[in-house]
Parts: sequence; C-alpha cells; structure tokens
Amino acid sequence: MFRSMSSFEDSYQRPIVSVDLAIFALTAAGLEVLLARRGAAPFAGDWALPGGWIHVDEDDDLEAAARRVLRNKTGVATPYLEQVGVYGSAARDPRGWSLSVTYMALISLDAATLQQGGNVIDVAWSPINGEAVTEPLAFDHAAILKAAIARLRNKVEYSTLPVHLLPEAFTLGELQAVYERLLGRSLDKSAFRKRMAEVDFIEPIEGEMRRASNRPAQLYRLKQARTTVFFDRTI
Amino acid sequence: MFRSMSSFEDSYQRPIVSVDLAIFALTAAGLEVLLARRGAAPFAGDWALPGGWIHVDEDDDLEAAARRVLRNKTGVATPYLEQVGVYGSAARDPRGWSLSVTYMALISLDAATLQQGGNVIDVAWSPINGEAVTEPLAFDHAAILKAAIARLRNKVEYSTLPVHLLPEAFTLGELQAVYERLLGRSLDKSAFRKRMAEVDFIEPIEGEMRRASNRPAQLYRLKQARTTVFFDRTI
DNA sequence: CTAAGTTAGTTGAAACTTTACACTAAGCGG
DNA sequence: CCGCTTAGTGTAAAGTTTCAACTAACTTAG
Repeated sequence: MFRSMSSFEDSYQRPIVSVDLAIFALTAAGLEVLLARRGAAPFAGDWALPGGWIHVDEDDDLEAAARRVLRNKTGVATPYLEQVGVYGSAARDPRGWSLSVTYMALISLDAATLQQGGNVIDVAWSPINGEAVTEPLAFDHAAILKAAIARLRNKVEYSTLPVHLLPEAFTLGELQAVYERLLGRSLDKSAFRKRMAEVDFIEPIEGEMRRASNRPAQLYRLKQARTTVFFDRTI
Repeated sequence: MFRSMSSFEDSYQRPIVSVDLAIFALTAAGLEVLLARRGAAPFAGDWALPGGWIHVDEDDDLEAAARRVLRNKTGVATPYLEQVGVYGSAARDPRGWSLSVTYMALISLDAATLQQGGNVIDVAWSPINGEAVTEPLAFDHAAILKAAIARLRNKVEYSTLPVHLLPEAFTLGELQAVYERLLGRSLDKSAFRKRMAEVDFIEPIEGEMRRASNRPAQLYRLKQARTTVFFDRTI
C-alpha cells in the first residue's frame, strides 16, 4: 500500500503555483490598481497583476510570499493584506495546469515607491472604471481583478477597511470622503461619526489638528492591533 | 532573457497541492463534519478532512476537483460548494512546501451515502463542539476546519445558506429550526417569515403540505438558479 | 361530537434606529 | 468684524424591529 502510494507520488505532475496581488491605492483620479507589464512568455508585453512563484526556500508561508512580491514592487512593508481566493484550471496558463493564489493589498499612495525590474518591463497604476481596468490583462487576471474589486467594494459597506488607503494620520472628514468615493454616494456626517465611534478602531492623536482656512479638524490614527473591524449594520 | 527564464522554470521545485473539503451536514446531534482516517503516511491513522491531489488530466478546474472528492466520499453530486481559502507553508506537511485549497460543502444528510476506499481506512461524521471536533486532526486541518466553521456560522446571520442543509422540500418551521440550531438562539417567527419573503429565494410547492397532528404546513423548495442570497440586515 | 393540545401563520402597539437637516463652533481672509 | 468654509452636535420625523397575543387548521382523547 505504501509502495503504490509512493510510486504515484513520484510520478505525480504538480500544478504550477503563483501568488498574484491586486494592490489598490487611492489617487486624485480615484481607485487605482498596480499593474506590471510582462517581459517573458506567455503573454509577453501584456499587463498583468504583479505576482511570482513561491520561493520554497525563502517564503515561510503564502502570506510571506505575497509580502515579498508587494515589497519588491512598491517598497511597502506593512500593508493591509487579505486573501481573495485561488483560481486554478487546466486552461488558464498555456504551460499547463496552474493556480493563482490571489491577495489584495491596500496601501497609501505616499508610502509607495514603484520598483521596476524582475521579469517585468513596466509597473504602473491603472484607474478602475466600474469593475475593470481599460487594459486587457494576461491569463484570467481580468476575472481575478473583478473578484478583488467586488470584495473591496463590498467590505466598504460594513467594515473599517478603507482606513488602510489613507496615510497614518487622517481626519474624520478625509475618512468619510474615502468611503464616499469608493461607494459612489454621499454619507450623512453625524451617522458616519456615530458608526466610527461605536466600533472603537481609531483614536484621536493628542493635541494635533489639521488646519485649512476654516475650523481645524481632529487628526486620528488606527488603534494599535486593529486591522479591520466590522459594523453590525451598513455604514 | 527567455533562456534564463526557462532554466529557472525547469529547475523550479513546485509546491505540493491538495484540495480538501469541510463537508457539513445536520444530524439529530447537531452540526457535523465528515472526517476521513488516513491510511498512509504522513499522519497515518489520524483523522483529516477528506481531500486529494488535483488530477491534472481529469479535473478541469479546482471546483471540479472538489466535486470529485465530494462525490467519491458521499455520492452527492450537486452540493453547495464554496471556497474557504488556501493554506500554504513550508511546515504544514513533512514532505515539503505544500498548500491546501479548502472548500466547504453543505449537504442534506439523507442525500449522502458514505463511501470507504481510496487512501482512507474509515469515513465518519464527527460532531462539532463550539469551533472544533474532539478528534485531533492531521496537518493543520484543525485550523482550516475552524476557519470553515467560522465562515459557515457567520453566513447564517445574513444569508440563505442554511437551506442547503435541508432536503429538497421543507417547511418554513424546519428552515427556522436550522437557523436556530446553528445560531444557538431562538428567532422570532414573524420576523423570520418577513426576511425570507423579502429575498425571493424559496417558493411554495403547489398544493403539497406536510401534516403532523396539527395544522399542516406549506412545503417550500429553493428557487431555480438560486444558491445563496444575502440579507440587507441580520436574520 | 366536542374539547384540549399542537403547530402554522397573522396582526399590531411599543421600543428602538436611522435619516435628514438645521444648528453651533472655530478658523481664515478681506 | 463680516462673510465664507469646514468641523462637529442636536433633534424631530420616518422607518424597523421586537414582543406578544391572536386566529387557523389539524389530531386525538373522551
């Protein structure tokens, strides 16, 4: 029994595994995703989600592999990172049965410095129109990106996730503006305040204020050891 | 450039990939999960989530592989199937860097006939106490099962998912009882009715009624082309 | 044949939440 | 010091949820 197991195991053809990332940031233009232009076949010259293979002697686990890819492309070391899903089939890669473990990352634009290099000939932010980007994407990355966008948009309704798109210090007005841009509708100021207060996840920064030509606003930051908190109800 | 790519690709050690399932059903005892006892190393003799490798020349995609495992173990062909996540690390399997693509399946007990065989020396339902089973599980399957249970319990609050634990025809009272067992609290009858009505996902079966020694109840079934519908609010 | 028991399904008033919008506060620039 | 802008608070009306009682339809015991 062990013998037949082992011989099956030896001759067994393992699928190709990659870790791919949908890295989101907010720019003046709106929500954008980071794309990398492929330097090698298959799909050489096409845009794709940045990704790579698992380095079996370097990455401890899947999340470590995702962090490595993110750090290589953006220089960001402490993002919000969440697994979106796995996409695997015989057809998605001409080289054979393959699967893509997909993460989404949320970063603040001013924390990122884009890095070229690797198997990639260009790296750039691409604006999201509805549920896609304008460029055609390699592999099944258009479908994967669509799922990541849906996950992000959905979580905006009932979680504190959008805070990760802002820099470390922000005002409540800025946070509300992020929600409104992602949701595409305006929110009530007092209701927004109340929601944020009831799920204790941000704290005022002592003394500091942000001043424009008007009343200055309290600055807040994410509380220690909080990443995402869910609301009972919708925002 | 292509040349160096190819030689890296050739020498590249791919991780081990398995597809594992948390198959849930409701018994008289409560929520139970299907476990398989391993016949081969590693963890020979231990209980584990049923699973297997991807058959690269048989499975079109990941979901097909999950369906194959489910069919082999339970005989069920049309379950509710949902991807829970991927768990991958260098340490979880002594044979090397491995990853487990995990699905959860919801089935009605009377649709299933357990099948022995394969690499497995026993298959059995195990009751869930809180967020685990009493048996110690192979690999990191205890952590994976915990995530699947959490996903299931969470979705009970705001989706129609529990309907998949019932047979094809059921009464509203039976459906409410499933929710109550999974949530561990009782629900209001009229509120429950109202919720089910507002997300149009079940339909009364014409004429048929279920009679006990009391007023007979309307039988319902899942509407065609509906799998899960989400509520605006909590159940 | 009727009364008691049981589960199905409906109704409505009280308690609570949300929404919309107006109000006060604090700064800047003329 | 007045007008403008954005921050932050208060409140009344509208909408939802909860609780509990009511009616309905059947079986069984007497």
